[in-house]
Amino acid sequence: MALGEAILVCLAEEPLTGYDLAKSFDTSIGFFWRADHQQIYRELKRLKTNGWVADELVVQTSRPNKRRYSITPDGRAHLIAWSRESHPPAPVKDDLMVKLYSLADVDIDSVRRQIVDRLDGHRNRLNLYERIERSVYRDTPEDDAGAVGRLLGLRAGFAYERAWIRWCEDAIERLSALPESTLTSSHTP
Amino acid sequence: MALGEAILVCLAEEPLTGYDLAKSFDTSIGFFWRADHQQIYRELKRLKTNGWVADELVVQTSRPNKRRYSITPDGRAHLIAWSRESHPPAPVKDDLMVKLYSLADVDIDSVRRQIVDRLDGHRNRLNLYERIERSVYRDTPEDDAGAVGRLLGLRAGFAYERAWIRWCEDAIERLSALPESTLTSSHTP
DNA sequence: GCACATTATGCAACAAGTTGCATAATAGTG
DNA sequence: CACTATTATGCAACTTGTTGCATAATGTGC
Repeated sequence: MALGEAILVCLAEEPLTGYDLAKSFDTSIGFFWRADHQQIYRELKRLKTNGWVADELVVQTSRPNKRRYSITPDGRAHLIAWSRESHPPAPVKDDLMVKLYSLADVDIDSVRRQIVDRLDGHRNRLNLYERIERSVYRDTPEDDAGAVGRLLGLRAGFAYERAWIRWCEDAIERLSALPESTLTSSHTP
Repeated sequence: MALGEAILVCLAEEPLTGYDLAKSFDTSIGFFWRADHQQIYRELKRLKTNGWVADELVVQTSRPNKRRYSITPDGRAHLIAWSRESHPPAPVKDDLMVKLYSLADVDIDSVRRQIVDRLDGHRNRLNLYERIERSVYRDTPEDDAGAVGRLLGLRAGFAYERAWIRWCEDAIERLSALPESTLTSSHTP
């Protein structure tokens, strides 16, 4: 149930609506935990029944009314307790690796192209992170916990993307060196 | 539904029972796709209704009977078709990163300890991969698709673990440099 | 004026993953 | 002889995540 905690983390900074949260989960905290709006609205209700968030209706005339959620003292206490629990990293699940695992039974050329696409995605990601670093974390004070934490998150992103970029480059080369697969030549348009 | 394909990939090599598959998903292919036995038995039934696997009952006297599954021609065709589809990498979900994201509202010392634990895990993983490389992939021929694919999978593991190890080391240092959090000193036993 | 994007919330159905339990035989350990 | 591990399969209940749809008002571009 870490979606709940990811939401609490956002609300610990400032009260937000489900809509606002959905946008956050598309960018900032979304780099570490993805969720769409249905999940978020559903989870907010759970958090409310647990007493970890409170909500207030904000009446609007020109727009649909909103429901703004804020974290409660119980919510903050829960967040701290949760931060003390150890959570093993989520098990890896990667289609592309499964395809590589059975490269002998599969369309190699297509897999190679997919790696090229992935390389592109990783490069874009890295680029984005670099832009964020320049604009937001230029001079992070070394004793501000909040800032250090976010900088470390960003650096994890760097490390992750760079590792994948290097791997993709190597993989593309090695797959290109492979003899034409009969599979590919007979079935591809 | 990539669990199905991961199963087919295993069956493409040799017929296996659900029990055998569960063991594979704990080691070899489990490095890229995790699943427990309940998921596997459930999925095997789906694969059968799709006509992608066939099963036969193996009667045993000293042990419970087993049901051995093998891939059908339709199954192989499906596997190839699936390998041509592009599958975006699964979105990242990492509790630890969420904790870092809100380091100001959380037990810093405990998070630091969790990173130490994670570092340990990554080192063990790397170690395991290195042993596998030495024992299995000493002289991988460059033109054997199956072998190259698996070697690339292993190298992805290397890249991934090494990147995390470096990151953990840096993170531990930076968190240690942070001033003692009041939170930690007042709540930790 | 019409199509489309934005703001804002939500239901319903389904697919996938998790947890706990049940069964049943044998082999090995103390 | 009791306890535990291994082989082998499975149900049921639950939580999470995904997909498609619905509503409803306003602002923007052509």
